[in-house]
This record gives sequence, C-alpha cells and structure tokens, in this order.
Amino acid sequence: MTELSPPIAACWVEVVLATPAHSGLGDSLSYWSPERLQEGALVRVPLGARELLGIVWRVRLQPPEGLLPDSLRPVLETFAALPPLSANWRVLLEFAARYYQRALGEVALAALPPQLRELDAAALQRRLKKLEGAGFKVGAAPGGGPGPAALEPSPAPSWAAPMPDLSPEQAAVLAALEQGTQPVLLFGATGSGKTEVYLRAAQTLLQRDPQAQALVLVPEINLTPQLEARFCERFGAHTVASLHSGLTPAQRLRHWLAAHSGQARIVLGTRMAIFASLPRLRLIVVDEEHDPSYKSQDGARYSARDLAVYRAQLESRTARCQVILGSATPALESWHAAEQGRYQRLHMPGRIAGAVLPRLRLLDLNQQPKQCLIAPPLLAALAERAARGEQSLVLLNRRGYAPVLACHACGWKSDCPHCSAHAVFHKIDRSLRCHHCGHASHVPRACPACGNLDIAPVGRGTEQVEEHLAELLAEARRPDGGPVRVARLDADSTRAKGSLHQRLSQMHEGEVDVLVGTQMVAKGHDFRRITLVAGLNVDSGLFSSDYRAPERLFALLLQAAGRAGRDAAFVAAQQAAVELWVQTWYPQHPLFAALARHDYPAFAAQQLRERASAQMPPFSFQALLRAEARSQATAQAWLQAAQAAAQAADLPGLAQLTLYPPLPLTVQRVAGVERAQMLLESPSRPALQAFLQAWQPLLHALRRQPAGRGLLRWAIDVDPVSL
DNA sequence: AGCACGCCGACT
DNA sequence: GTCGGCGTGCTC
Repeated sequence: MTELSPPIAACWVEVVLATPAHSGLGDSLSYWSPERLQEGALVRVPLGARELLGIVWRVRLQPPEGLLPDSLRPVLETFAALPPLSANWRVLLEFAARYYQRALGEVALAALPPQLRELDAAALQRRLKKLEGAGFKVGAAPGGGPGPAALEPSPAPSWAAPMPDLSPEQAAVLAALEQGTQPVLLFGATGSGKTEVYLRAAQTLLQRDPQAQALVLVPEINLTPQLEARFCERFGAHTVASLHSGLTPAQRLRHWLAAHSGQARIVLGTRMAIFASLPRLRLIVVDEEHDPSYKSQDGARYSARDLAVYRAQLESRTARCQVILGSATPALESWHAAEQGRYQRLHMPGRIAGAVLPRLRLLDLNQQPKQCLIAPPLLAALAERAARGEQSLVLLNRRGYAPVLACHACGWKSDCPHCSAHAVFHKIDRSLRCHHCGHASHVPRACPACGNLDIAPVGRGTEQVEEHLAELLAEARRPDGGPVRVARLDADSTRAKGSLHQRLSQMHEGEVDVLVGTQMVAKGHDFRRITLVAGLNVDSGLFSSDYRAPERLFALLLQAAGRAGRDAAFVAAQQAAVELWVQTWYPQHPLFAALARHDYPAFAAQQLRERASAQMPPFSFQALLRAEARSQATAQAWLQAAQAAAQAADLPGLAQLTLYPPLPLTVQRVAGVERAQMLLESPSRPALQAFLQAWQPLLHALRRQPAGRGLLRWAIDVDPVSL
C-alpha cells in the first residue's frame, strides 16, 4: 500500500472486462497507463466504441510480447480513491470462472455492484467520502427492521443487547469451533439455536480481532430482514451490511463499499454475497447449507456453498478463516464429506428450552374418501387446534387454484401456447398463467376446441386449499367464539412490496389460525403458536425421476415440522400435541420411517448407500451441457456434434468420463425455445475438469460450424443440482 | 455481449 | 428517397 514509486511510471496492464466467453476474446486485454497502477485496481478502458469498467489483473513494467505496442490503447481513468481488490479476491474469482467454465471477466465484473459501472472516478470518490464521514449504516428496512440507531463512529461495536444464555450444546459447539481448522458442518435440529451459535462465533471473532469481518449467507432474500435484525441488535446497525438482489442500486453500492472498505464487520446476504470484497474475512457461515438456492441457475452456475468452503481455505493461507455450514438436513454432499472426515461435524440434537419435536402422523389416502383434498381426520385436527387458539400450517407446493383446466367433452387442456407446460388456473382473477414464461390469458367461457361449456379445474393448488378450508371450517370456532381465519402465503399473495412482512406479522399477532402456503412458509420464519404442520401433496417427491427429490422432500418436511412447537411455554400451557401430518398414498415408504424418528442420519445413510451403488453424486461428479434452439432437433444435433468433437479430439479425461445421449429437458419448450441437455459423469473431479477445460474451445468453434446453425444459446452447468 | 457495418422491404 | 430488419464480425 505504501509502496514508493517514481512520480511518473508508465506501465502495461492486463485488464479484465465483462466480455462473455462466447466473444472469442481472451481472459484479459492489454492496455498501457501513463501512471503506475496496482493489481486489483478498477479502471475505465476503451473497447471498440465503448468505454468499460475493468479490473487490473496484472501489471507489467515491460510492454507485452506478441502484441504491437502501438496497437495498445491507454487506460482512460483510474479509480484511485478505491483500494484495489485483494489478491485473494482475485484468486477466488479466477477459481470460480475456471471451475464453472465461464469467462473471468463475466464472473468478476458481475461480482461488482452494477452502479459502479455508471460512476466516474470523481463521483465514486464523493460516495466514499460520504460513507467515511457518516459512518456506515444499513438504515431501516422498508418493512420495519432495526430503526436508525444514533450515529456512531465506525469500529467499536457495542454488544449491549441482552444475550440469551447458551444451552450446553451451544456452548460445546462454540468451544469446538475455537479448535477446529476444517470446514464445520453444524448439524442442528430446527430450533436448536444455530443462529445464536453464528452470533456468538461472530462476536468472539470481532472482539478478538478489531478488524475481522464475517460473512453470513442465507438461501433466500426473504430471510435476510429477520437475520439482519438479530445481527443489528447484537452488533449495532453501523456494523452490519447486507448484499442481495433486492437492494436498490444505490444501496447495493453503499453496502458493497462498506464491505470493501472494511467498515462493515458483518455482511449478510444471498448467494451473490459469496463474491463480496471482504479484505479481512475470518468467518463464513452458510445457513441452511442444503438449500438448492445456493446454486445459481443462470449466468455462471456457481454454488455459493462450495465456493464458501473454497474461499475459507484460500483466506486461511494468510490468516485463519473458518467456515460453518449449518443445517438440520445437510446436503448429502456435505454429510458425505463429514463421514469421510473432510468436514468436522458438530451436532446439536436438542431444541432449546425444552421445545418439542413434532410427532409424525401419516394419513393413508388409501383409507380416506376418494378425491378428498384434505382428509377428514386432518380437517378435524385443524378445527380442534383453532378451537384451542393454536395455529396450523398447511403446505402444498403448488401455486394457483388448479394446475390445469380441462374439457371433459374433448380432452382439451389449458396448455401454454409458448411452453410445453400447462397454464395454471388462478381463480382470483380468472386467469390462466404459465409459471414458466409468465404468459397470461383470461379463462375462456367455453372450451376453445369444442365449445363445450363444461371446462373444469383438475388438481389442486394453494388457492383452492385456502378456499376449501375456509368453507369446511366455516362452522368451527376459536376460543373467543369467532370464526376460524384461513390465510394464504405464496409468491402470488406476497407479490406486492411489504405484503410478505404484513402476512407474517398477521401470523405472529395471532390474526390467522390456519396458514396455507407453498414451501415459502417452511423456511426460517419463527412462528410461536403453531402446533400442527400438514403436508398435502408430497408423493411426487417419493418417486420422482430426479434422484435428489427424496432428499429435498425430507428437508422440506423436517424444516416445515420445525415451524411447530417452537415455543415450549405455549405448548406446555396448551398441553398441545405438536404434530406433523402428512397425506400420502405410500405410508409404508422408508422415508417416512426415518422422518417419524427425525432421524436424518439414518435417512442420509440409506440415500448414500443408494447413491454409492448407482455411482451417483457424491460418488461421482457431473456436468451438463445445455443447448437452446428453435427446434428440439437443432438443439440435440448440436449436443451430439459436441460429443462427437470431444471423441474425435480424444480430449483429456475422456477415458474416465461417461457421456450420455442428449435429452430434452423435463419442460422441453419455454417461451418458444426448445431446450436439450447432455449429462457428463466421471468418478474423478479432476478428469471432469480437465475435460471441460479442453472441450470449451471446441464448443466455441462448433458454434460457427454447420452443426451450430440455429443454436440460440449453450452453457455448461458444473455440479448441477437439478437434471 | 454490445455495437458496428451492411444489404433488402414499407413508410414520412 | 429514408427508416429499420437482424445476419456476420470485431473489440487490447
């Protein structure tokens, strides 16, 4: 930082820019600068007719070979006020780009706040000044959150907030965290107090090292406000910054700068936050680490959880950086790593303060009246709970009123005109909506194919369950004699800004007795008076073609069950039985036996045995080559050509690879685009990586050839989570 | 990816 | 006679 250099020292720099790999440009482009620049510095450079933000990746004191020095254009502007991005940050981004087979520039520039591209050096300097002068503050979230605290100078976080006593389990885990050097898998039941462990781990760290920073990842944006509130309460709002796509561009820049400058000691965020610039990063927490949201599904398809482990290791080369992966139902990959001793497993089996684990009640649909949406015993149980002033949660993973409308006379179905999927019937506005492309139309008066007036919904969604429950519970009464109140919580009912918060507080205030919702309700929200959780339509998770479906179902049900019985005092006072009801046609399925015992280890062991015998992840490594085209044949032909090219060139790693035939995706056509993919599998991660590395230039070349004609897009997905 | 250049159809 | 369609091609 305090390097002495001559006042005028020209240099040559390799600058990384937001150009996709498809552009045929290398990882970096060379420029010259009249002044000496630092690696990691931000610059503005010309590219063709444009002026782009770039990151200085390498500085040379000699002009580069191979390029005519005259052809080099000069750096236009340097963001001198901004400290350069650290070497560790650059290594992280290099790794991510290489591992996930994307251009470095695309990944690295996407990791910066978008607004940075629009500012010039002077404007940025003003922002930095403002930030320094005021002391960084997150500010009050629109939906409540922590109020603006008094302006305090930046460091010296004060933890005056009363701290809860630690359970013996929590204390033991924190003691173990002091020792370990490996990634930690914190296997803790819902309600066992994992968040308090995160808070204490961060607190210990921040007290010990006055500049250390901690990064806390959560799977969903919805979960950030409540976590932010807890961290702000403990550490003060000026210490905490959040990074997720829900921020305004200005907020995102401000929070990013706070992290980059070291003013923010705690950074909370969704998967994108794994790329935050954190010069003194010493702790990374990945909460609900099993959640598939950590895997990006567009652009660079990175796994924030896997990168967290890599990043902690990388940072540890210079100073200890701990990574904690927390879950009640860890990803099988993480569980396997713990079994192998690569991760240290710390277990918190009990719920704090005597909170009870729900008992599983399986409702055998074979024994129930046909076509019933909610079996009579479950309905009775819901009424009974409401009568006692207890709340229930009803889970159904389908938005809308019914997944499809059908004509009984001719067999017409409400298909989306642009996708190979049904348009979902939403009764609220009498619309048919495609959940894949967003296409919406009005429900026709009669069958568009035959004119029959008898078109009817088939199957059930959350809207219908809400409606039926309201009808069926119309006679039921609450302790105060009032009617039972049913509400719905899903992506549709929370579209308006702040409405999620509103729904949740209604639930907290006891203004709702039965809450119907999608998996959204199962995640993280800390309801106090719930004593019953019911899963309605779970069987698809038992026999799906996706081998990860059981894992997801188990996690969802256990997580949902964890919403119940969190308030031990309430449960005891009510003398309530805390229960998880599941409606199924297959009550004898082994998944339910493990679920009944809340026995994730047994479930994981059984799943891992299956995976091992079938040589599936985590016992093998996978990648997908995906292709999009106007016709399915074009997409598949390109994939086939890609396979042929790999075999013809005898690429490295090929001998240890299985290349499967191209297949259409489950939803084959979306918004008029046909999609196909090809699975690659290898017992060796290095072999797969070597292969992909060598394959990529061939794929770029292939695009230009006849086989690539008509191809719209292609992408590689390394370690895919959904096939 | 942008953004140019570039060559063919319906409008002020 | 221009505006504009998106097909190749280039960007240190």
